[in-house]
Amino acid sequence: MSIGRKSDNALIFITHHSSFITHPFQLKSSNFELPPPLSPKITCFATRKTWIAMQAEIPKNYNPAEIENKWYQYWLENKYFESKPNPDKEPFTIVIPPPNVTGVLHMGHMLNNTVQDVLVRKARMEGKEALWVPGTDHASIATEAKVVALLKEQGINKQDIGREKFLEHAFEWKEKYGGIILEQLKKLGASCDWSRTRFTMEPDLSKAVIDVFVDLYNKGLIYRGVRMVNWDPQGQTALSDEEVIHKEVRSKLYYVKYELENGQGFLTVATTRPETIMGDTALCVHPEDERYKHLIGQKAKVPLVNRWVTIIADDYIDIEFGTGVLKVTPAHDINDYNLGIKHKLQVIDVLNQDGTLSEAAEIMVGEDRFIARKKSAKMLVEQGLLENEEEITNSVGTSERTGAVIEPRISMQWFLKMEHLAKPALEVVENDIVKLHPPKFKGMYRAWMENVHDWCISRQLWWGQQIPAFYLSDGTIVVASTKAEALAIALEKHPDLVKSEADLNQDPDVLDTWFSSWLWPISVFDGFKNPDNADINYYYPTNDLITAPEILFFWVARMIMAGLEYKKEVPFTNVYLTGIVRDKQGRKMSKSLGNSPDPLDLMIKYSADGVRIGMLLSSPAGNDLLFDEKLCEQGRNFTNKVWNAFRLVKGWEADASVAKTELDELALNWLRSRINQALAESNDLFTKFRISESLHVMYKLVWDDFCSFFLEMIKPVFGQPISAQVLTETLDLFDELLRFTHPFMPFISEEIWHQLKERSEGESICISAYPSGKEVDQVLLDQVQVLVDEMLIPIRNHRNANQISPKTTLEGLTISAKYNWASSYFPLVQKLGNVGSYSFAETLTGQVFAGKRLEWSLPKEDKEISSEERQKLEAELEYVKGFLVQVDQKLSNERFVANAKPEMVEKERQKKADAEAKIAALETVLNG
RNA sequence: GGGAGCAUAGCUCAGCUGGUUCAGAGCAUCUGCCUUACAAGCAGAGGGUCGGGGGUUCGAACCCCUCUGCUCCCA
Repeated sequence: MSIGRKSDNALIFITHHSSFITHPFQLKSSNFELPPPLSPKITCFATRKTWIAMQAEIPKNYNPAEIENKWYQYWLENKYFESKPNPDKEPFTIVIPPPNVTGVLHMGHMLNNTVQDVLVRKARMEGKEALWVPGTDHASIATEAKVVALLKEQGINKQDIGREKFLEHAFEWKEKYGGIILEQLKKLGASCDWSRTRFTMEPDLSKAVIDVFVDLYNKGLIYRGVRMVNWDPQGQTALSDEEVIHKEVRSKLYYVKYELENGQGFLTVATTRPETIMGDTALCVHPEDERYKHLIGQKAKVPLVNRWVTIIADDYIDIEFGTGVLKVTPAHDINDYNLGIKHKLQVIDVLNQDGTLSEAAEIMVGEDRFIARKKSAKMLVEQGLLENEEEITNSVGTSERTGAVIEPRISMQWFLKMEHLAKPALEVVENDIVKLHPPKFKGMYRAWMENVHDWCISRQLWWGQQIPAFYLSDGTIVVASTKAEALAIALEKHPDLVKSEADLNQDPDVLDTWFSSWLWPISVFDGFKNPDNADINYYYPTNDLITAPEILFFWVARMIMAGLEYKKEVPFTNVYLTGIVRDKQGRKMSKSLGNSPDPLDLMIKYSADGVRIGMLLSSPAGNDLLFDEKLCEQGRNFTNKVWNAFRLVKGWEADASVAKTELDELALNWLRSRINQALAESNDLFTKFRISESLHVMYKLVWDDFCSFFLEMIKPVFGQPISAQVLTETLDLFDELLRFTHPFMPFISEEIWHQLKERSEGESICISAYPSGKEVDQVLLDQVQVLVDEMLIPIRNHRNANQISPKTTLEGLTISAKYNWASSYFPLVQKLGNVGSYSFAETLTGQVFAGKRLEWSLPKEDKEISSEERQKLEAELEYVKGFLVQVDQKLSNERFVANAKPEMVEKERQKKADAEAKIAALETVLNG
């Protein structure tokens, strides 16, 4: 533009060549680094940029690392996140879904905790007494595995040191390494009240678990029963389903002959596990299987042990598999076990804990199960009972840790009856007392709650709350919170069996970790120990729970049960279910696949704000998020955009003598209305937990409306000052925008908020008021939109199509006189479209631009309309003509006119008029 | 085997009570731009028979039936 500027550039360029190091600009700049001079062109470029940056004294690119640490410290020091019951304020409470104490931050946590932080920060700014309670759960299985592995490295065996010593090690481990994840959450900006951090194994919470067990036992809801578990014979422990890896292996299918009674011959059974034959207690066929129908109810002889068993019928049997006859071994197969219950079969457990054959097997006692398999096959051959052997591939479960083949094993476990607890927990969801977001999960919840199984609450581990059940010498069970209490009860009820605590044997098992977590919303407020304390009375029930749909049953449903049972009140009113974070190919992120990025690296690369926005941008409620690092990049770019808007505004020199223009006034009024409109939309979306969409509203408001449109409207000509009044009003609106963005991007909003205006000590955006939407001038918004759509964009297109530089001012624009309302908005077109003079006229000449709501023209160029442009216009004409035909058809359809709502018919008439006008206008343009 | 969902632009998804704010957003792509806040940017553009078929209706992405293909939960 100005010659002076160009010569500045040239000067720098030359200076660079001669003496880069001593360049005066570089000396002045202490914190801005110049890139090395790679080539004259790059050097020149970088230097010019540098010069601009220095002018503003704010770095061109937002530099988050230092800023984020600084503000997090500031927030902690000022205790903004700490909460106390305050009767003057409405409470807003979230309890964190306690992450596994051994865990490190993964993408799922990032999403989940970002959502929680957005909600809690917004509530805090809205003047509520906001509390987000953090903590971890003790994760029995995962933690015990870690500690066992660590001890093993030191040559220590868990069994050798005993329970007490082991727990000492475990607690030591937890103190040292546990809860890293909570530190990581701070990087994300999580506004938890850290002074309230809880842990499910701490004494108070453990006591709650034990007391609840005793209480439920006394209510008759807890019982002992058998259950099939995944047994690792090498590790000698039960494993959860998650710890079993299924592998395809080649094995043999043995066809074994069972002799029928009364000399009717043999019944052949196909099995992969002949070593369990000794545990057979029935044979089973399909009731509709013509081959065997006549044998149902008869007896067959189990080979090797020569025991007679009954042939039963069940439609569970797959007629196609093997021979269609199943040997039923209830002790060693989960399906057989269920059959056994259904048909009341005997259970013969032929295996020991270490995988060798037990006394019950009668033969090969003490042999390993795999050797026994070969031996039994051999014995069957010898006795002429092996008809055939076949190679097959089948799926075998193996231990994640030892690699040993898992043995399904029945064992004694503790169960909690669900029926009584599940019924009210279903009702509150059905009646929307607890609302699930999105509501599609209601169906899933119902299905589960109506078919709920009793909850197996015992685990064969040491790390956890040991089950408070004490066995007397004759097997009698006494359940009490402590050994002393148990002794007292035992002395009273069974004085013959008990003298001292030494006569009480506590059950070695611990309780399932969920049995701690289901009490979480109550126990974090000491609601069991001290049921009427100020915290629980104030904060319970909590407001929102944010978690993953995969634990809707494991955790959410059970918390509702516990809440209703122990507080007679639901634990929360809203449950927001986030999606599962997957990789681009839709695979679940997992350690073994190595497809998960490290969230901390991401935050270093894109800033915490950037990652937060990235996570939320594409995570509609309940839909899985196919994570792509590009999302974080987009988030970072957004923060950078805001940063640069700030740089621009900050760089303006205010002058009180400069008057506010008509355009300034228009721009300010327009932006106010837009902000209020966006706030209303956003708030509405928040109530529906459409957080991602709410972010989109904010994103577009800031980027498109504030940066691309508003700032361009009020931007002073380079080098000239801005009206002081306009700047003040702009800063106020910027402030409001920052408060709007704060829940989504807490760090950068805080930083800019402080730089925007003088703030006093102890002030923070995170406790400032959330903007409250005021009235919206809809007419203003609509009319500006018309000008943009039908004038500004066509002007820019016209420039593109005709290679007219944005710097060339367009003159002689004429607007159809019937649209004279447009004059009050015209200054914005003049500025953003670089248009000079304009006038109104009854008839338009020259190049006519006909929109639906506006018609105007430019003086006709000498040249003809380009063929490309003509083609476009012709296509448009065709389209509108086709459209008109459709509208006409509709209007000539008597049934439409008769049945449709009158306003619908009126709309169609309007469409017809619009289309006709547009056709006329287009024809004018095309024909001359 | 039983249940719960999903299918809309190349990708990820909106689309609420059936009707021009109904075919939309972001990303990606293409075109033109180093324009004195931002190339992490600016100004534009193209792109979809709403999974297939049938029905209800004056009118269907939307309601009903059916088929196909995916996902999850329980077994």
